[in-house]
Amino acid sequence: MNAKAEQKERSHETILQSAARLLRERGIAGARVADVMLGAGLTVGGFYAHFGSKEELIDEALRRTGEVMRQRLFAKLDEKPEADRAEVVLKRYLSAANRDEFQLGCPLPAVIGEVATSAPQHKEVLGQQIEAIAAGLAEYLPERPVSKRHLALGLVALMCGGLALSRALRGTALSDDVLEACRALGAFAARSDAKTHVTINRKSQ
Amino acid sequence: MNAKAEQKERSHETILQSAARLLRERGIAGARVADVMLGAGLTVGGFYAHFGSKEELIDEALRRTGEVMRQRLFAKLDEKPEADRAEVVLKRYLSAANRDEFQLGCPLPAVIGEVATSAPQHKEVLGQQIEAIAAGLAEYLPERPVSKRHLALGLVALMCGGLALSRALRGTALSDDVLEACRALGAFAARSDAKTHVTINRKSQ
DNA sequence: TGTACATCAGTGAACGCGCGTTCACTGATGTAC
DNA sequence: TGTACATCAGTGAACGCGCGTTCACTGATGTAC
Repeated sequence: MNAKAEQKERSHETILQSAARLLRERGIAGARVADVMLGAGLTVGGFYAHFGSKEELIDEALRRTGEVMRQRLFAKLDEKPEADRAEVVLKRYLSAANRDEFQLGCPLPAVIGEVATSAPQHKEVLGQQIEAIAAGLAEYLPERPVSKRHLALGLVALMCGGLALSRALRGTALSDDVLEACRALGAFAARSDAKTHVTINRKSQ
Repeated sequence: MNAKAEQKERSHETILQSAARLLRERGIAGARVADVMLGAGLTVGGFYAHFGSKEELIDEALRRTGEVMRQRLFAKLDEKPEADRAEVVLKRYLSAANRDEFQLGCPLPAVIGEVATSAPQHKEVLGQQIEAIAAGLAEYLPERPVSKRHLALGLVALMCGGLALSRALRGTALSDDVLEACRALGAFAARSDAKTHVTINRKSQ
C-alpha cells in the first residue's frame, strides 16, 4: 500500500476515534462534524473524503464504541469465580469511571434518547449493540423463572438507565446514589444464589 | 380578572401542554419553540410574552409532565392488594401505552441523554423528578437488605432505561422484549415475597 | 536517475437551512372622563 | 352612555448564529517515460 493510502487510513481511524469520544460525551447531535474533525487534528472540509455523511460516521462510531465497551466488560472473566461473573460485569459498567471517562465509556446512555427521533439505521445498530451485550451477559446468569435472554435484557436496561441517569446528574450526590442502587439491584437479580444478597449489599456500599 | 388576562393564562397553559407533548416525543432539542407555538395554535413571536427563554419553558414542562406522570402511576393504588402495589406501578410505567402515547407518557426517557450536556437548571429539575418518583415508589416496597430509597432508585433507573430503550427501538420485536424483561426484573425485586416470582413471571408474559 | 504530468488527502471559504430570539406593528380589550 | 386614549396578547418578518454539506484549490506523493 502507498504512503498516501496509509496516511488516509490512519486519518480515518483518528476521525473515528474522535467521533467515538464526542458521541459518548455529547450524543449524536453533539458530535458535530467540525468538532469531530478538529478533535482529529483535521479541518471540516476533508470529512467527506472519509465518510458519506454524518449518519454513516455515527453508525460506524456506534458499532466501534459498542465493541470496545463489550471487550472491556467481559475481559478476563475467567479469572473470577463463576458465580461472581455477572456481578462483575454489572459493577464494571455501573462504575464512576464508566460514567466519567468518555475515552472508554459506554455510548448507549448518550444516544438512547436521540435514536427514537433520528435516522432509522441508528435504530438497527442500537438494537444490535443491545442484543450483543445481552447475549454476552446471559452466559453468566443463574437460572430464574424468566429466560436468560429476558433477564439479561432487563439488566441491560438497568445498566443503560442507571448510567444515563447518573451522567445526567453528574456532580450531585444523587448521581452516586443511583449508581450504587443499580449495582445492588442488579446484583440481587444476577447472583447465582439469591440468598447471598446480604453479602452483595455489604460489598457494594 | 380581565378577559384579556384570562386569555393570556389560557394561552400559557396551551403552550405548556404543547411543549409537554413535544418534550415527551422529541426531547429538549426536538421541542422547538416554533413547533411548540404552532402546536398551541399561535405564532413564534408571541412566545416571549409567556416565557423568558426556551430553558424556562423546558423546566416548567419537565416539572409539569413529571407531576402528571406521578399522578397516573400512583392513582387508585388503595384498590390493589398491598403486596401488589409496587408491581402495579412498574407495569403501568413499563407499558406499551406509556411508550407510545406522548400525550400522557413519561418525559424522562426523552431527556436523560440531553440533560448531561444542557442547561444546569435542567439537571436540578430532573433530580427532583427522580427523587419524587423514588419516594412514591419506596412506600410500597418490601424489606430488603438495601434501604427502600436505594431499591426505589434502582427501580426508577430500570424504568427509565427500559422505557428509553423500548422507545428507541419502537417498531421492532426487541422493543417489546425489553419492556417485558424490565417488568419481570422489576417485579422480581419489588414483590413483597421474593418466592412469588414464578407467579409474577406467568402474569407478565 | 531525472523530468513532466497525474492523483488525491486535506484546506478553507462558502452555501443553504433551521434554530432561538428580537422587534415594529396590529387590533381587540380596558380605562378615564 | 359615548368618546378618546392606553394597554397589551399576538403577528410576522428579520437577525445572528451554528450546523451539515459542497467545492475550487493546494501541495505532497505517485507514475510514466
